[in-house]
Amino acid sequence: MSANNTLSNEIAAALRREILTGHYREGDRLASERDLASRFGASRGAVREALSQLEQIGLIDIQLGGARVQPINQARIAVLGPLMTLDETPDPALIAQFLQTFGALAALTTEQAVSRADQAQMNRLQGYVVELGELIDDFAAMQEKWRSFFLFSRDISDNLVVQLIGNDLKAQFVDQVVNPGVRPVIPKPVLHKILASLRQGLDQKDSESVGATVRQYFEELSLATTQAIGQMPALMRQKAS
Amino acid sequence: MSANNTLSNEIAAALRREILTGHYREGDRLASERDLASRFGASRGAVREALSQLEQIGLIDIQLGGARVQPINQARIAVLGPLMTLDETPDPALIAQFLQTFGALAALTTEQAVSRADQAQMNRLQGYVVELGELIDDFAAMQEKWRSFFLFSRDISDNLVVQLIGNDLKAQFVDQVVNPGVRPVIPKPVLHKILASLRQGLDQKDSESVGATVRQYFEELSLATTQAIGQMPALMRQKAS
DNA sequence: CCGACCAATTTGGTCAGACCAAATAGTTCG
DNA sequence: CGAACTATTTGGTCTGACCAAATTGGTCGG
Repeated sequence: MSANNTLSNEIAAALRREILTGHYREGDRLASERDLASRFGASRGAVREALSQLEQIGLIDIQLGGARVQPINQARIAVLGPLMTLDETPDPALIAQFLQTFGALAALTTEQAVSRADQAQMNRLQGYVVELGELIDDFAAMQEKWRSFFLFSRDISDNLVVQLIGNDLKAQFVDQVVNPGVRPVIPKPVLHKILASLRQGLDQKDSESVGATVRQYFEELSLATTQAIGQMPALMRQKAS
Repeated sequence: MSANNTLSNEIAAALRREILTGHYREGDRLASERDLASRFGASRGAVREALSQLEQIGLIDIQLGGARVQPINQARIAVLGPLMTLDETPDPALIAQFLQTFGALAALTTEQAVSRADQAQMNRLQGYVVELGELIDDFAAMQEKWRSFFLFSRDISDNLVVQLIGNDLKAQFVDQVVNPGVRPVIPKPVLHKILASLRQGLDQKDSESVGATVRQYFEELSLATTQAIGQMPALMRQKAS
């Protein structure tokens, strides 16, 4: 699961899991640092570093007198990864929300990219879309091409805020739930339509249209992924790192 | 600035500032924990906790042999707050990006809310918009009403991912850059148009239209805020907490 | 039985000094 | 000049201690 195998990270992971699986209720006090230390057979320092991590992601609130558990919906993005890896199968609803959110940000990015792009950049964006059309039968290659498309858009749009959020989401989603077993299938007619719309939007340098199309793509991707997860036997994921 | 006045937090803030203001270059090694400890007149434990914070927000990468500074665009959202409070006046471009991003997420939220809302919830959403129309002369009251509108949308949409990102953004933006001196002014005709569009979208339960309108609102807000900051004398912000 | 007041205990924040394994830097040797 | 080997540095952890603030427990007066 988590790569880094320091003791404090393991303690953090253990406590995080306990909190996320509902072993505590909102406002409950965690055991004191000294108690946790003896429980985990660790020093107080290690426990402190673990608790500090949990506080940073908004799961607990450390104060003099004790650390209190915070409601999950008040936490930070960083809980999403652990939250999704709690069960063997990721929660389809959560994945859908994830993709929709990612889509909204990707749409913003491409929209701004189209607005700001010069001719050369526009040509390259259009080139990606053409290539996407040629790869429509190769899932993996298409994923990679989409990725390039969005990365290039990100570079053009030069929106640090979105980029940072993207980093966070990537750390939570891509790096955690990478699931080689899931193959979302978007119906080809839909895909063709999306690509056509994208092409047209780019031709006219219509940023709003491009943004809307990207949103639509992620909406379809979200649907397809949810389906793919639903139809998937529960044998998947497992990664030695 | 930062509220919490523990030593380790102060050390973290100091180092964070140094990194964000470019005292180091990407890949540079930070001083060792022991050196930092003596430099800050603190114990290694305190320094470790500070470094742990910086690592969590992706500013540094701690490894055996030393902590290396990461490129800012690979960091996490949590650097935005510190990044924006570096100078006396927040960077208008960054604020604009922030509002646009926030808008994209708010639009997604309202879009999903309208899709999922039952009749009673739709009525309440419409009620908010009506009230907004009546408050069009009162900036503060309108802000508060918008806020209620989006919070309610968030509750309806029940999208945890967006909520968590919102928490992060709020922690970075609202809580850090709250700037009572900035009064973005959106031209009233534009506001009326937006509200009318919103009203119509809600009447027809047209989620896409509502989303587009919300995006437009934040686009205007972004513009207005950038202008407001530009025309503002550099005497502002300062909060005792 | 209740509420206000006070002492004992607990708790987080910090410090100092120590040990280990792994990584780095220095040195020597072919 | 490059490879192999030591010496040093570095992060991770532990133990045990101190402090100020918060919590707890008990006491006492009403």
